[in-house]
Amino acid sequence: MKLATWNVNSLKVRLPQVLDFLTVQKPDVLCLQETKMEDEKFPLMEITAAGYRAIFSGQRTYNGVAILSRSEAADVIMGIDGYDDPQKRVIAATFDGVRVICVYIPNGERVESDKYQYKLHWLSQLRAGLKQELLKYPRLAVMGDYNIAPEDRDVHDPKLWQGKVLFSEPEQSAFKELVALGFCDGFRLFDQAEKSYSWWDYRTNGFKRGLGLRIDHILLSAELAKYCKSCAIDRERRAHDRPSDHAPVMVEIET
DNA sequence: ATGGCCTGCAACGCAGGA
Repeated sequence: MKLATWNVNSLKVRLPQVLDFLTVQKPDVLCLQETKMEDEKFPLMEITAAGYRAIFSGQRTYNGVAILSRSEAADVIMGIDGYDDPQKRVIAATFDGVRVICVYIPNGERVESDKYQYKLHWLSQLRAGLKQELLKYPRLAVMGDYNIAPEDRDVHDPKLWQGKVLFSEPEQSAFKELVALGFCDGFRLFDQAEKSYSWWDYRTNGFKRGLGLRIDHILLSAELAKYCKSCAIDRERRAHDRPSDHAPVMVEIET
């Protein structure tokens, strides 16, 4: 079973690339973030024609998440249970006995910003929600745009990024607390190339210069990690014409 | 270099992303 996640930065703009990704990588499940469209505008026809089903929770202009899948979604939940957040950032469902939670964690803007406080609060709510999900679904993958680079090796220049949003200590602690619920970072189950990143800034020509961060993650419960055969970042996607600023991340699970 | 670019919305510039 192949699971993938991709922050597409507008599904409207990236739809052709998403369809190409489905054709080339043939994931069983693809989590999308930043679809930036209301549910009425979701391109269900095109995705159905590609042989996939879809569940989605979107809004105008900002945020928005979706899960595309080969098989039917069961027990679909939008948002974090018990947390009334108007921003559409979470969608979860079960596919062939594997629980998948697609997350778009807030960016935080700057550590001085109100949005940073919202991010930290949001992370504590997510932690509470995941604790319950893990009890209910031992075979659990939490995947998406975390907007957190967990370690020095996940950032091209840790000194430059020290204390900055995406790389600050409180964010990294929150990430560790999520992992401590009983997950592992799928990417680090395997030997990986140095300077492996999942996001590169449009503005600095970051991709060509190798200036990136690894902020998109797949957390696997112990029951899934046991059967995980690979984890990779599809960095070539970032080299396409009119790319998303994020590259997809994928895992293969033996079922 | 406290910005550089991309997207959506709307309106001829802004907010937000990361």
